[in-house]
Amino acid sequence: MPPRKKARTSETTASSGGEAAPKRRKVSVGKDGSNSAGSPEHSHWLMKSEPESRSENGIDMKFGIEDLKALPNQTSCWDGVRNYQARNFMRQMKEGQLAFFYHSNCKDPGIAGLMRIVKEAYVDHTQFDKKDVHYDAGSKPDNPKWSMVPTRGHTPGLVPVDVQYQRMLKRFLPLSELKKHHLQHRAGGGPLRDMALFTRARLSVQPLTPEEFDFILSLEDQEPL
DNA sequence: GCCAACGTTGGC
DNA sequence: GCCAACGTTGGC
Repeated sequence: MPPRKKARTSETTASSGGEAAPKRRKVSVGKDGSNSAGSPEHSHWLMKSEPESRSENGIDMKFGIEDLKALPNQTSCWDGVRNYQARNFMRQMKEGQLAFFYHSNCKDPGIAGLMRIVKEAYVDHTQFDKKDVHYDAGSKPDNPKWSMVPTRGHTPGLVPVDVQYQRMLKRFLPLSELKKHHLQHRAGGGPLRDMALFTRARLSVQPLTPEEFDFILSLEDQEPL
């Protein structure tokens, strides 16, 4: 079983978040700017994980970029996300898109490297379809039984994305440095003005604009601020 | 280990 | 649907 990212406690994620409600959804714009009709397409991502050992309910939370790199295929399922916004972002991810691997809750927080989305999140719908061979009367959309990973940490019915290690950044980009740029850009304009890492501090899966992504990548060739 | 920020829960 | 209490995140 692949390691968990941000998995927390034995609480099962309830389906109260709205996805399970199939009809009557208002196409409302969330705080994150995304909506159920899928308006703004995000193309780049930042995903947080903890590189240092920490036991939570007997589970070691450690999963840094080196751990991803060491796996077969350098690929892992990014499970354990149980925040609805984060989960919704994961559902928007498209194969081939790039994400920063961010080290959080550790001595040295910051962006360590790059990974790529190699499998998109999906829900297996066949089990709900009476005409399908996989139909299971006991499986309900808000609690699917098959091909799902209804373990702690993510909504039953969602198979989370798979990510593959791409490369380390040429140098580690510490949060402190990113924050300096963010503050500068707040004051004088610049691509990191509204970066979610600072404006939505607790979001563990977040989108980046291409401008944010490119700017951050350009930092690896520069002296630290 | 502290604690601020903020998301979630549940009573009303 | 409001909002206070509670729990979690995550930098420091």
